Amino acid sequence: MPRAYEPGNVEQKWYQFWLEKDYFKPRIDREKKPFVIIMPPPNVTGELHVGHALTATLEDIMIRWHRMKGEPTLWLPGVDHAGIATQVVLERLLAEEGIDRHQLGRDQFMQRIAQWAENCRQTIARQHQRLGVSCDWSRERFTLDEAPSRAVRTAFVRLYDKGLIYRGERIINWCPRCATALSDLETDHKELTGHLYYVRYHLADSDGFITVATTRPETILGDTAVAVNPKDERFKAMVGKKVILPAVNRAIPVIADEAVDPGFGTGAVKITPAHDPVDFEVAQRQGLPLINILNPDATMNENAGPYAGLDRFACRGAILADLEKDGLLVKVEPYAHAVGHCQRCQTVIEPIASKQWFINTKPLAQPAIEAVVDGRITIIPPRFTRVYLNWMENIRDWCISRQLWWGHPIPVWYCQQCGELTVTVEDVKACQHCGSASIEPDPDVLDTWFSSALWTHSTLGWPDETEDMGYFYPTTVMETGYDILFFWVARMIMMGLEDTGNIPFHTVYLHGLIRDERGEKMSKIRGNVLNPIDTLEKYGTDALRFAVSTGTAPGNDIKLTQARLETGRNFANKLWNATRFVLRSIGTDWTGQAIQWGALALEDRWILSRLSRTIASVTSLMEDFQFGEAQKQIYDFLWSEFCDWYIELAKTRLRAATEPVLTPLTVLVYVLETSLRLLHPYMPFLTEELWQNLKRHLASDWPVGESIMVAPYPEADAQAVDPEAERVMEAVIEIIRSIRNTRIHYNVESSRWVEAQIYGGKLTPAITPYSQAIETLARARPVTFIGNREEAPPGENSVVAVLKETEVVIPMESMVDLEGERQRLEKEIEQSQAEASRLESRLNNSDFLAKAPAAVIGKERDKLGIVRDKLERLRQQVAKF
RNA sequence: GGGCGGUUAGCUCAGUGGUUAGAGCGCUUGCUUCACACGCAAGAAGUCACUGGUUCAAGUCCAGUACCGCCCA
Repeated sequence: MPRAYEPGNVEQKWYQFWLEKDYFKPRIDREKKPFVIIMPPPNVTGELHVGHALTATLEDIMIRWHRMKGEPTLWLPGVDHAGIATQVVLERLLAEEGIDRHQLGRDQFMQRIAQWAENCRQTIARQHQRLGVSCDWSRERFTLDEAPSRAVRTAFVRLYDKGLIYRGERIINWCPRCATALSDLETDHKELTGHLYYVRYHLADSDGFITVATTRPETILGDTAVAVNPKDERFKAMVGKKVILPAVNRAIPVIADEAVDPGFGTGAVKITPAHDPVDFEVAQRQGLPLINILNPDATMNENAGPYAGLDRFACRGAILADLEKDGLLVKVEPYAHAVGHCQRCQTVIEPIASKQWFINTKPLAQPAIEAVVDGRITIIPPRFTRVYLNWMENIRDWCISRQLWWGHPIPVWYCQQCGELTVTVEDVKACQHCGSASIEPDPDVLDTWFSSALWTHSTLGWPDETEDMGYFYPTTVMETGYDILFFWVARMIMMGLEDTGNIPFHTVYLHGLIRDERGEKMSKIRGNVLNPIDTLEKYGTDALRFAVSTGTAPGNDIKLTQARLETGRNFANKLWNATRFVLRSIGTDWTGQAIQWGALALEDRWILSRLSRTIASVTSLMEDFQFGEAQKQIYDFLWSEFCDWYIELAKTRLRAATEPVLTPLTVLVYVLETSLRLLHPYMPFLTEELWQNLKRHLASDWPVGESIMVAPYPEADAQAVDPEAERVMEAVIEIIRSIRNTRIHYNVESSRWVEAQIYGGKLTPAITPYSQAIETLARARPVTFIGNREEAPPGENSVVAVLKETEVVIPMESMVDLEGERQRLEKEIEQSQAEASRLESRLNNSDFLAKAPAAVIGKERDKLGIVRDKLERLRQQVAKF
């Protein structure tokens, strides 16, 4: 084995091996409950980013863990056609060639985009494989594939038949660049500093005027009324009169409506029903006409009179100039307000009254609320439950039609003859109502999130009653970022319940967002995206997985720094070298042995005890979805206990002059092999490589399978827990550390041996066998043990380290810093005194004695005893100065 | 306007009422020790944002304040 772990050499080899062995595919077993994750499908807009790496890592951790536990485990991968996002990408590519999609034509464009999507799909799969994901590739789905498409149509037709999908004219968010309607969620609101323009409207048949305030003066052209609050005394006389619209000289009424805020502007507002959601509602109530003044590309249309053809912002300038000229612009104030932007292209959106398809969401939301309230679905971390419920309870109808080419066509045909709609799953040639063949298909496609909402069941074969659907649905965990809780998770719950009558998943696990070193969200626009493939090639896949998941808490954002990646790489290398050490120690002629539980060295019992505790803790953390903490505990155990102490102690046994009675090899191999299995879900490549190396060196009857990924996950052995061994080892470690500490404190040369007398108290018999280890690890010789402190009082020129239950005396002829030593002891006395006082006051507190559990009281008493004893010994020591 | 989160070592963060609050990185010092310098050893470093409360016991629970960030409208 090379001196350092070289991930590049092993990763692809093992991924191919796993694929060939077909480990990723679940075996359906009716007797067992499956563990199922449907992967959030990445968009076919390009390549994976580190956010996907986080998703892939967390899901792979869960999947590998449950697979090792012997559960039939399905992880279903897929990709999303991402309607607008992908079309935007393609249009940009075309723009570089100097053409637009209309010049190319719908068929040609669809061919180009389909080719692009196919390439992306392959890239994404390849990149996922580099990340080590153990998903079932044979079940991979694409949203536009035949089966998911049929699910989309079926769901649409069912909702239409139930009256939950309707077509109507409403105010929608229009992106002029994408030339499509958007849902509210696809509109980002940004606070912008604009202006509030006060414009004077003259009365039609008398002298006065009324002044209104607006941020969008170009919409004056679409005004059909001026409104005031009915309670507003200032305008009582105006209601019912007519005013003349500037610029177009149209007469419009002054009306009264509750929706008007008397505190805004002058208290009188212009009503533009075709271009403002509130005004639209006012118009509905008051029976006002709608006048649309915009073309789809946000130039002014024929209703704009003299301004027709101008861009919306040019028009704004032109109107302001004309108003100014006519003396109708009263004043201009700076004004901050939220302006909607297209989430995909950042163009300022226009609210426009438009005929679109909508889902009536309230009836779907109710069961989705109940499923979470009654606990059938759990959201982790729990704080997002309220966020979810708040959104669900205030849900608004969902605009699902998009004026795009790339997506699922809306399965509706309009009859030219009878005017009726035909809404069916299968394509039709004739109207279902009158039989006429002159029917036109709806030109639009569905919102991508409509198909995503079906993803948990459409991927499993719904609407057919497939074997997969029957066995794997409802799925177990939906793992994704909290940023798409509404977009996706909430809608999946609604549609899952609606289509199947059952929840789509039991648990929602929401992870945080990955941010860069400065804490900023990664985005292409900022140019701070980290390419996961470059990263894994530099540090190794397991290091990348470690970096995004270790020590993180659910729902919290993660700052991905170089330091984190290095820590992961270093840990992989540490484990690599620990294994190298074990293998070298095994040699070639060692035959595996089972652990002789009755005849173990104390440090063997200690490490086995610590291993068992670690397994128990890790398992309980994982059951609680705390993977970041679980991985940290495995890291700490392997590095700080196994490598730092057990291996170092094992060396002293292996190198002892006389053949040791008990070889540490059995325990070394056992702990290492078990730990590798414990770690495998987190760092699959490294653990497989090391495990296979280990396997090659072990006797052929060693009970191992052909791969670590199908080996059983470790289970904690309560019998192995050994508090006495832990207590003694703790004392040994403390002794070694205190000698090392003293050496450095007195600048002892590293090659020089120091003498150490150890007062072990009650622990003396247990500690005595460690003299060899203490010699080697602390470079102390000779090491002598004293059972009774009075036996050999330390001389004048010696340092005494007073430890928890023991003491170490080091004679130091060269010691000069007596005063420093005295101060150190006094500081320690002070600390111990404070601790003793705390404990005493607690133990003198009758409330504590009455109310705390007996075990806690006992523990506190023991502590006080130990501290008092230590204090006494410290005082004796300081008295010598 | 409504809601959520954060505030813990120089930096980035864990910490799920019960030792004297931890890790990684950084810093200081010393080590080419036969698994590992991607390493070993030792060390310095904290008013757990602030105020009050609950509790035998609070970084942890409750209420409020300040600042930072996010979501929704």
